[in-house]
Amino acid sequence: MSDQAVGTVSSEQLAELAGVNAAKVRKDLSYLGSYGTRGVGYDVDQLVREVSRELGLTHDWPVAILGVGNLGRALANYRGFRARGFRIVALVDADPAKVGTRVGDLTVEPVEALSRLVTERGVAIGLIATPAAAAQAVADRLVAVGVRAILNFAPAVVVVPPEVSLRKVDLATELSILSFYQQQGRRAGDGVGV
Amino acid sequence: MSDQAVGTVSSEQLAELAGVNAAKVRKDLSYLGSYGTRGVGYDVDQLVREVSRELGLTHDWPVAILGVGNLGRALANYRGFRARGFRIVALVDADPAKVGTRVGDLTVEPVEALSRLVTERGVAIGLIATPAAAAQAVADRLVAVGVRAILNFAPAVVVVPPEVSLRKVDLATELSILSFYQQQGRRAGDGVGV
DNA sequence: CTCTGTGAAATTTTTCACAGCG
DNA sequence: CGCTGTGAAAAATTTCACAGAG
Repeated sequence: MSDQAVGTVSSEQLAELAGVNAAKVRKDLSYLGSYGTRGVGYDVDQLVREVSRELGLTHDWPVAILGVGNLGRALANYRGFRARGFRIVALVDADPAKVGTRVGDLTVEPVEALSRLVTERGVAIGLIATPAAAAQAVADRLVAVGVRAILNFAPAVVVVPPEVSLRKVDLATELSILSFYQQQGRRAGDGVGV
Repeated sequence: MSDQAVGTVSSEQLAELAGVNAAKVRKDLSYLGSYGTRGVGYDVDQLVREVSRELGLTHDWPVAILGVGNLGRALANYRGFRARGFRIVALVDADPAKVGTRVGDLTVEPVEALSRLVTERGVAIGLIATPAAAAQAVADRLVAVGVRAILNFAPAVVVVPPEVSLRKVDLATELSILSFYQQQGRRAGDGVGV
């Protein structure tokens, strides 16, 4: 909406886009403060600013990608990250044949370089895009060198100490949810919001 | 666990792996029926069977991938799908330069072929891996040719009729959640389950 | 008038706690 | 005994409904 120069938006409109109740939108947004105007709605640009502030998107987060297979490359080339302040600053792979190759304007580095890369480039988030078998070992290494936020794309359960944030994107699970609703004849709700 | 020949598992163990309360595991599993043995736990293989049945994973679901960029290729090569009964049966791209190229053992087809592919190959689920700008048009085409389950990876809001199941995987949102917890000094919970 | 912000009510989810089966 | 299955209680989330700001 901001790109399309929409000035204001109502909770009703946002609710429709998100597939939820308008009261929920208002209640949720009220936690940011009172940024709406009664009888008018919310100022789009202000809302983007306030939400960005709350989510910690006002500054850049350096990101490292572990595992430079198809998925790792897809993540490295994903344009959506940059737009939200996530900057890919390092690519790491265990395969010596991949080390030294270039993806975009980054060179693939060996696993041994991880500690140095994290320090030098201030890596705050690690994306695990390795095969399942390697995921836990890679997570352990990330934790060991001080990375405290991990997004795991590998289809494996990974355990980390309580002070580390860990999320998992499981592509097969997403499809399973769809198949569940297909079979039920019901309709799957929204996935991960916008 | 099944691969590792674990015979039975308790709700307590499952709860720890999933990061939830044991009572929740038991209550959730109870919706499948009474498959646990008191004093012992759940039979791993039986549990896998019952959950698969409930989720509709006992038969194959033919899947089409729309958009054969890095992400599309990563999805096409993703091994986790096959293991859960999702078979990639068609690759479609709007770029004439990509049409005719091969990815794995599939040939990239033009968008015009979609209707025929869906019919001939029984496509039940469509994965949108196009740029954001193309996502809605591709979704419209999928709906028009009768696909009733869509997983959208493009960073765009897509609207479909109520009878169609739509889920969205938003990679930047996942990172945003991590950054939120980083900033809060709190810890992000689990993401999409195992 | 319109649309927000929010107490209060309704609903859903989660946890407790324990009877009872193997 | 140990662990499931499940009513009942507690907690969290969602919705209603409306006062009141612009």
